[in-house]
Amino acid sequence: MIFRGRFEYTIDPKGRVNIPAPFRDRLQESAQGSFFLTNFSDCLYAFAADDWARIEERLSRVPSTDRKMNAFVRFFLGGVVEVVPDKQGRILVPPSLRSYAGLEKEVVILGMPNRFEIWSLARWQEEIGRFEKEVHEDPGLAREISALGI
Amino acid sequence: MIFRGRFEYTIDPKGRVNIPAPFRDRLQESAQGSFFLTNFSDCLYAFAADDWARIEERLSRVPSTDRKMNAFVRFFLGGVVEVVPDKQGRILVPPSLRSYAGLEKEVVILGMPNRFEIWSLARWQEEIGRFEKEVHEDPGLAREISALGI
DNA sequence: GGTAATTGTGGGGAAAGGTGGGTAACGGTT
DNA sequence: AACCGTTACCCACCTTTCCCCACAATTACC
Repeated sequence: MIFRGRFEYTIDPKGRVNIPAPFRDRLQESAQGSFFLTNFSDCLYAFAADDWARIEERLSRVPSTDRKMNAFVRFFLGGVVEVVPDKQGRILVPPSLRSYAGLEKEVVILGMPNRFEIWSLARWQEEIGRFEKEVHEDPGLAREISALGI
Repeated sequence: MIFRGRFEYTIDPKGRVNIPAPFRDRLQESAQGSFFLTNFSDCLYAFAADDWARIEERLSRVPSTDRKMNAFVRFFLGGVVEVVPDKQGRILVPPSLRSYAGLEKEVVILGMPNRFEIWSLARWQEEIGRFEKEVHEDPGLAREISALGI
């Protein structure tokens, strides 16, 4: 499932964040509005139930002898929670995820293919800043982008 | 049985640790809430009754002539205890397991496929630190992760 | 442009979850 | 048989989470 757009919200003292209405509508179609939230690359990844099921399937096939990949599973699966927006469309972000992603006040939610992401506003701005710098300095990156037909 | 999420607790002076409520619920479905706890890879592994039965089945097929594997069985099966959470949802971790996993105060419980794990907070942070370093330095690992469809 | 619906934010109260401690049963040892 | 340390079970408190309701702001629609 693909998600589109960028949304800014504030996380309240209780740790609740609003989920964009269009995303909620899309999630309603598949599961009963629930989705899965986990930690990755300095932000939170959110997956629709059936996309997450596919991922879990693959995670459970990782051999327990593969030390590095096991560490990844500990991190990724260990981070996950199933969440359901309340009647106002918010979810409660567990303390562990809140601190991982550095969510304190201003929050950005981004659509992505197969998922959406929850960022602290400050971190997301840094990330974008880095990208803009690189796209100017790295001709290879620019070529890769134009290869997408953009 | 798959377990999801990360939970932080404190182990009290009596050696009791809380078990995450969602895990307790899942364990209730199969056995009467009991599970099996043993020592492995610097932490404690916890298995639901039927998953553990499968493991014992395989352990009992290890030929007694296989010296190395026998050492493993001694270690793994020798460490195991069956535990049942009390009315408050805690278990008593036997001293031998407590010292093996270095559990003193702060404890992390992690969901994994087929089991959950009990870590000392400090050790788990080291483990995660190592992983994050490797994922940045090792492009092969990053590729393996993205191959999971993430 | 005015009205209605939707969306986002804040807060209160009830329920659940987690922590600490007391006391009685148990088991092993002298 | 008495003693000591450990375990099991119980109760009480505090914090967090869940589920409401209310209001402000924005958007959609006539």
